[in-house]
Amino acid sequence: MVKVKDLPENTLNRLVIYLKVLDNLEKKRIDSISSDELARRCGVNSAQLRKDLSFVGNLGTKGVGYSVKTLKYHLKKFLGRDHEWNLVLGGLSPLGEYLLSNKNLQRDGFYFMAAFDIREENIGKIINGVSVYNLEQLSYVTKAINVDMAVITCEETPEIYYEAFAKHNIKAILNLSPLPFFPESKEIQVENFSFIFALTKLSYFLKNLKQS
Amino acid sequence: MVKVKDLPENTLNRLVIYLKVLDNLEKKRIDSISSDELARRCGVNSAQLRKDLSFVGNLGTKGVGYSVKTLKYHLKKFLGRDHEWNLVLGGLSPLGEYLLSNKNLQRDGFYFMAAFDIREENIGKIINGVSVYNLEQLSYVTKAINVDMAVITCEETPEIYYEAFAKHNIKAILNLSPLPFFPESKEIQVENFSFIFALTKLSYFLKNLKQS
DNA sequence: AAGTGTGAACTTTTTCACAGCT
DNA sequence: AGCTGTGAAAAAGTTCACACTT
Repeated sequence: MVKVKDLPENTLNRLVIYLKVLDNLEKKRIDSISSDELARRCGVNSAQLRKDLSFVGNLGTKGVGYSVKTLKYHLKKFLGRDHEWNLVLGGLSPLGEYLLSNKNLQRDGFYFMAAFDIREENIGKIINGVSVYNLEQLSYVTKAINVDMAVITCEETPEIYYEAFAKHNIKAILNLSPLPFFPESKEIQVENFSFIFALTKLSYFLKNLKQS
Repeated sequence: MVKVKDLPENTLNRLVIYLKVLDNLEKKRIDSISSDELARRCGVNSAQLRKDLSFVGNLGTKGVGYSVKTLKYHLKKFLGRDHEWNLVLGGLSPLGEYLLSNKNLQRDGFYFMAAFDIREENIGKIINGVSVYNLEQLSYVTKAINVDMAVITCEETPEIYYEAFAKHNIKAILNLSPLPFFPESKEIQVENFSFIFALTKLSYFLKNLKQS
């Protein structure tokens, strides 16, 4: 078996951006675009964009450029966005409630099937059609439906949810709690994000701007 | 003037993680830690951690390790988190309302001073003590108070807010709208994030997991 | 003529491995 | 003896520049 060189993390980040920007171009009824122009709109240079796209396939036409529709189609497929995914939520914070109520996620193929919490007063609530169960009932839910991903939105102790989800064979986790964590196993993928992270990067930038 | 080698983006990302993990260690009353152990908790290897910290200073003690408290102190200072920042919000979506109501941001030194929208029905609302103004009134606010950062949480057309903020000399922007954008000028720093981005990275991971 | 796809050159980042301090 | 800080080596990622296709 030939070992295919795997996708660099930053290339993945950029491909996700290209997809979103293409989606927007399609809405604006733009049919065709060059790597130069698309790169400009994505904040990268065109050689980078072409190299990134070469991981996906030969999608352009020499001398012409890219078809917005075709490129979007192949990117979606490459990124696993050509079909729907089932999600569960762990930790019913205000952020969790926001996500359960957010219709945009469904429009992009991400469906919350159930939510879990450990606080008795939350169990049994129904938010935008999604029921909140006790975390101990996770086995029943994973037996009944196929769960692809979990989103953790608790405000503390994300480990409790992480361990339960990992034990039930959920391999992809978006951790939006304030505390990042990192799986031992490479079988499980965790994306950590918090608003404080993003704001801290900006505070670093501003501090250095003022000094120079 | 000697050009100091500037901080790689990924190093910055990791420093932000180290800070948060140290914060948690301090809460757990752990006084001292080795690079090996801290690296493990941050999902990196210890050489990487030590190299990253060398951008901040000589903060450890050979043969001993790092003082949690001291390291946290220096990291906070290095990242510009040793004082408070004034924020404004653009686009009063449910996500925007969530952020305005979120007390954790204040605890970490990020204060929303005002919010802006372009829809008449939202103007004049007060959310968690923060008033919503018409975007056209931005000049009055920026004259009255020093605005450091802006957070865009509209559900479409982020450019409208971006242009207004840039024109009023706001240099750091967190864009949480679905559409990423990239400033022409390097004087302005934009962080783009959306939940769909993060979930798409997970969908790519799952797609490839299943194939192998 | 225009613009992609890609080896090769270059640059940056990561990891290694050990001198040096406690 | 133990663990940091850091040059040097290795690996990875980016940019260049041009052959090639439409």
